[in-house]
Amino acid sequence: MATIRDVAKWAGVGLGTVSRVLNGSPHVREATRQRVLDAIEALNYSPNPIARRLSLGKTLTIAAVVPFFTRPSAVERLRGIESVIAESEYDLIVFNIETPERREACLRNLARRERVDGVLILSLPLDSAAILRFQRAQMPIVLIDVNHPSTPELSRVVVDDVAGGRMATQHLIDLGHQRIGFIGDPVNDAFPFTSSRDRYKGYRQALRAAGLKVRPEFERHGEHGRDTARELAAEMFTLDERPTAVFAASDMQALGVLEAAREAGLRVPEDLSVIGYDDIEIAKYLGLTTVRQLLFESGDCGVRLLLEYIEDPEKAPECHTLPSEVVVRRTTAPPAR
Amino acid sequence: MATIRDVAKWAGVGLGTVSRVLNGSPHVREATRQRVLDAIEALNYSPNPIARRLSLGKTLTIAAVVPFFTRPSAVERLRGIESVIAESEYDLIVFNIETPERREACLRNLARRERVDGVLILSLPLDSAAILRFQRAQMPIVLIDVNHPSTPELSRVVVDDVAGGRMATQHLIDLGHQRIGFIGDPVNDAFPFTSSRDRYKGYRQALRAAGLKVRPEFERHGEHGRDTARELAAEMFTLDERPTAVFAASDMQALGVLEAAREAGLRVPEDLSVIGYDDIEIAKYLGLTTVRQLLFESGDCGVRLLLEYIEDPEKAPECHTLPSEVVVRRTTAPPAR
DNA sequence: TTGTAATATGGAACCGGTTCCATTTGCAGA
DNA sequence: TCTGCAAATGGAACCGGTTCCATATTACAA
Repeated sequence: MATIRDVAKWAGVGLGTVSRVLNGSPHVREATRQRVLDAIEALNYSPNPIARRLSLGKTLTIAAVVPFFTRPSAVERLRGIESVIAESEYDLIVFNIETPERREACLRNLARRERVDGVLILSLPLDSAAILRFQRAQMPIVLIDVNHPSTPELSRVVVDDVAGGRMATQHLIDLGHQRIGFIGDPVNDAFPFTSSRDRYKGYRQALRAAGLKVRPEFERHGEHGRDTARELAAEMFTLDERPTAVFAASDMQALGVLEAAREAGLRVPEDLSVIGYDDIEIAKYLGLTTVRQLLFESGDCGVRLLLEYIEDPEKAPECHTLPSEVVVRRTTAPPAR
Repeated sequence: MATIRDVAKWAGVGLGTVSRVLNGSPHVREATRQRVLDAIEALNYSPNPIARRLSLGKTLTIAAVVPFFTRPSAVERLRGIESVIAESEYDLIVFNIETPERREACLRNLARRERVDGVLILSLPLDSAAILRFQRAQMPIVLIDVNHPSTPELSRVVVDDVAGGRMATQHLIDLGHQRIGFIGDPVNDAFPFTSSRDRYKGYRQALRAAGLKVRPEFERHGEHGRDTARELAAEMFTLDERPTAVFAASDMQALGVLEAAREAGLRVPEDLSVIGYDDIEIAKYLGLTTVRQLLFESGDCGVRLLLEYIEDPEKAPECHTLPSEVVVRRTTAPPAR
């Protein structure tokens, strides 16, 4: 393989000049540049990226740490990441986390500047020890889909669940529904997950904005899961004036609502509209109307943020909130007259 | 960051000795080794992999070229690959190919020893120019799921899609079906994937072997995907004499067929049997009868082969053929009388 | 005690880039 | 033609490892 010295010799110039040509420095005479380009062409030269990295003191590599990367949502985020990386001079290496041991090993390894230039963490809450390690190593890091409160001044890309809840509810309102139920997780839970709570917040905002009454009997909260949701929905359907539409805080809960509807003899969407949240794979298959996050964009945005960070380590942390979108399928329709 | 010279100085030894300790050379006295290990510990030293690579003249990096890596089958293969790579000293970089331009760019780039030590090609037929380029660069390469005839003496891991297609069809024949439809990818596509074509070949072989008529109106080809498959199946169901069973060339397409069946009011498996191919995760959940390939194992096997190859470039090419199996679930049954 | 072979050790040279400083070249103006 | 400054250029030093050769040390036999 030809080296930069071979090119310099062939072109009859110094190796500094070849480097300048390669890196587009303006301080090269046009005639010289041409001679060097000819040499590169003639020798089929291409610079050795490893040598370049050593010399630059950068790895030109970014790591993505992903738990269970076969999950469709993770894959789609990775696709967004890859699409940006492909256009850049960086390489992407992906770490699939399926055990706590591997998570620890990865987080420990990656907090070293000599390994990678930056780290993307997907859907994986970090403990403070891990965060500290990254900070001490001055390792640029961006969290994607990590909404945990214990991740303060770190750059991250998250979804706005309040807005998503608003949109879901608004979709039902737009269809003409006036009696809209909500089924979600307990309001005060031991776990600091915020998604159901925020979606509920959005639900109430949308109702109020539309001038609709907020009816406590249309709101049920219970342990996350299909069965609980089914029971809660079944109760709601026994009301004298039952809701004509239900917003479930997750697709799994929406499945429970669908089950309850079937058991109550309610046709969907004719007698009852149902909208879920997450767009899990089976939702597509079942035709469940739901709220989808911008998965591809979350990867895209996260990695751009990381690259800016690497470029300028002084850059202040940013928190980007991505919008969600309603995916209309076959479980929502205007209410029967 | 500490370097090997810092460690040498701290331990009061030469840098050669530190290197020997790091690489487990036996020619180091135990007392010296301990001193070096103490220094490494004290300085929190870890060797710079970039410098190591430059010095070794190896990139310690493997590329995987994957068209449409969001497909569940591709992801599962990648998982197999990643699981082996994680245990090795190699890094994996993944190239997602969604356009012919990118395919060309990747194949051109990766045929350079200074970029990577080896290349895995997944489900992507190579033209002879690309093959020649890899061979001239002496780049170790292993093909996974590439059954194209134009890939002669290259190492590869394949499935016998013809046999798989035969097995799937035979399963339907064994159940007593006589009118068996097929839905698969376009016969001539920009990407000359062979899997759908070979499965189709197996389908016809099984029909003929059973003495059943091959009916062109029972065969539909269209762009890979659930929606297209749904449309193709819907068309097929309008035939005066519709098939009682359908073999879809992939599970995603089988999902489309199931959807079409539901829309057409056909019960599965009473009115229509459906068999897919791939055994993606959701297939199990939905009870879809399908043909399972050893996807994870194909990645695992392919990357091991590649690593052996890198170890010993003289190694003769090998072709591993992985078995497939029909997984009978709830979407196939004998035809109604 | 000494000689010698085996083993342990130090460090220069190297991998192939980038960077920066010293030197050369080019060109305008006197 | 000469001067002086800016632009162009050459190449040593460096990045942080590995390797290998020359030298130092050790261990054992005579």
